Amino acid sequence: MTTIALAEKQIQDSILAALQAAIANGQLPNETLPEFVIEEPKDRAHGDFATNAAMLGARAFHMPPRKIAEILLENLSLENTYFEKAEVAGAGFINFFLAPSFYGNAVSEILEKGVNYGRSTIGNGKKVMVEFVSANPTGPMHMGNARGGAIGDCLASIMEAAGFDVWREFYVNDAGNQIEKFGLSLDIRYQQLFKGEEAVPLPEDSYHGDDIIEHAQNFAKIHGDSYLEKDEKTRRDALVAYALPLNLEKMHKDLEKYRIVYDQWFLESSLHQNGDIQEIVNILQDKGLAYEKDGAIWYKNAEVMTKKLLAEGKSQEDIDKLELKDDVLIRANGNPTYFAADIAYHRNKYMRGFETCIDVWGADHHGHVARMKGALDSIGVGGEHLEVLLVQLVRLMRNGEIVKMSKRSGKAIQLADLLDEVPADAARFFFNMTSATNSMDFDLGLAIEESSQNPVYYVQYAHARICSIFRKLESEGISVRKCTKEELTLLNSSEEKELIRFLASFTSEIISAALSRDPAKITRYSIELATLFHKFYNGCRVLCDDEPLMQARLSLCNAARITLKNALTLLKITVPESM
RNA sequence: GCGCCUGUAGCUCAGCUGGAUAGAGCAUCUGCCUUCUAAGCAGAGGGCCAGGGGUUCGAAUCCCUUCAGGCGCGCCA
Repeated sequence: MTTIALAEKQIQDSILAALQAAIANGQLPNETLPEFVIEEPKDRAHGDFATNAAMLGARAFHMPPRKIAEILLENLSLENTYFEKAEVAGAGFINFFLAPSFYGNAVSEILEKGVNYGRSTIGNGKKVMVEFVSANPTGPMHMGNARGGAIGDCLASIMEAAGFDVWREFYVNDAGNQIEKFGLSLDIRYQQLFKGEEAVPLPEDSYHGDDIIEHAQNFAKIHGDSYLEKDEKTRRDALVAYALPLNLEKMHKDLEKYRIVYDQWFLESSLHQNGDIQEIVNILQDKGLAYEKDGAIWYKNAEVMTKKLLAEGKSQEDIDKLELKDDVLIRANGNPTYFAADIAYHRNKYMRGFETCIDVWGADHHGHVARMKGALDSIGVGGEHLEVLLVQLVRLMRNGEIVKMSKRSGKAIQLADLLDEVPADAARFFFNMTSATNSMDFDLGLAIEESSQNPVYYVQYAHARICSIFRKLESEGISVRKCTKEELTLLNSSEEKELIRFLASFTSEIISAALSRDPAKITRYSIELATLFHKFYNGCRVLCDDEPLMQARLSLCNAARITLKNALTLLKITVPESM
């Protein structure tokens, strides 16, 4: 248990003990107290921790909150705790004040745990898959992929730190409709090279990006016009066989530059080949949840969802408003839909032993979530194993104007372009500053021009500053030594205490970020930690004549350095020792 | 029309399992380097927490409703 978790437990236990004592001596009626919270007051004058226990007891005990608080306080014992004082304040808060021993222990804990500080076992080794980016291999990755990538990758790291057994996966849509469209687009561009654009027009709904033209040109360099005579299918297959691996290779490289490495790139085509998709159709048909119409095989989404929503307590009237529709599994032309493949894929994940599958999707896919979960329920996998983290869209701004993001326009800013202009550190940090639920503007001009003002530098600077102190020390021949508990109690200025208090909350912050699936919490944590260190740095001189105090402060610096490094490492952001 | 997300300082965003005077960064102004990195710190100004109801001892936070913006409602993915 971390120092801070122990402190909170001490409050919890002492309040409950006080309650029992008060009931025993007749000061309070024998009623149960609702679950109360222990929180950190904004104003330090209100203590280091506060609880609203007395206020929540008002109703149960039929007494004014302040009176209850006073009775609890009377019966409260702080012996053998990290607290030296408690008092009643405001409407009935009970405020707790930390004793010096807390600060010393918190620093010692960090120094002892080192690179492992912040890690916990709350996840209990549960197998979790985070599937993210999974961009179509038919073209370059865009800004949405960049954001999803940063969020998914950091979430994975954070969950690992919280004790989950995490697997990173990229789902490659290397089969189905979009690949056919890819082949068609390449084919048209290829033919245009020899016949002219007017002779062979590119259909509206095909891929219009420059990358398609480039592929066609490079293919033509190798094969000339020899494929013009071949039949359409042979030509398209050859073009796809040429271009797809190149696209995938580029994705690998771009993502690696972005510091994302997957445990597995899962090919959609494997689900087509091994019969998994057909099995999904069979299962649904066996359960009477699939039927044939207009030559296609349909899934009874409306029926499944209606049942589910009725069970959740929705009214038939509200459900009618949703205008639920059934979905095609196998098209009239015999090709499975993305939906069918996706059901098969998620069943596959579950069968590989992943109890929790977190999918990072663009918010434009949100309409897919409910029916996906419903379908998983239908085939007995259980939709509750799937969690979808919807990442709201990124609006790319250049010179105050919105840049349309379209993979097919040929004008979209690609992940690769972004990384040419913005360092990976800044991009990863920036995308993880805003929670996924919020849409965000990425001002390209600002990110490039003022990259030195990016908050990531502020955090890195704090780390470099600490390292500088240790370098200075070394040059003066002073060696760092371990401090005694008594020496660490010298860290008693407000700057020191605030810094330690915040350092101590790192583990619980990681847990909170992991459980709420919100990596942005760690980014913000690192910024605040940097702020508190800078304040300490300005308020407390480390190198001084008071040897024990200097050593205690060095211990604190080291604890801050460790925590900053661990936080930035979780985000896969470089941790410079000098700047 | 229906669904999801969002609306907090001039701008970008925290805070949202209800708690004490609503926070930070950027921008604007004022101070602080003969001592550990000024890529820093201290201070000032700036807010009907989109509007209106409700629940509560207490609401930015929960419920209802209106308004505004984004996204989605395909034999696309």
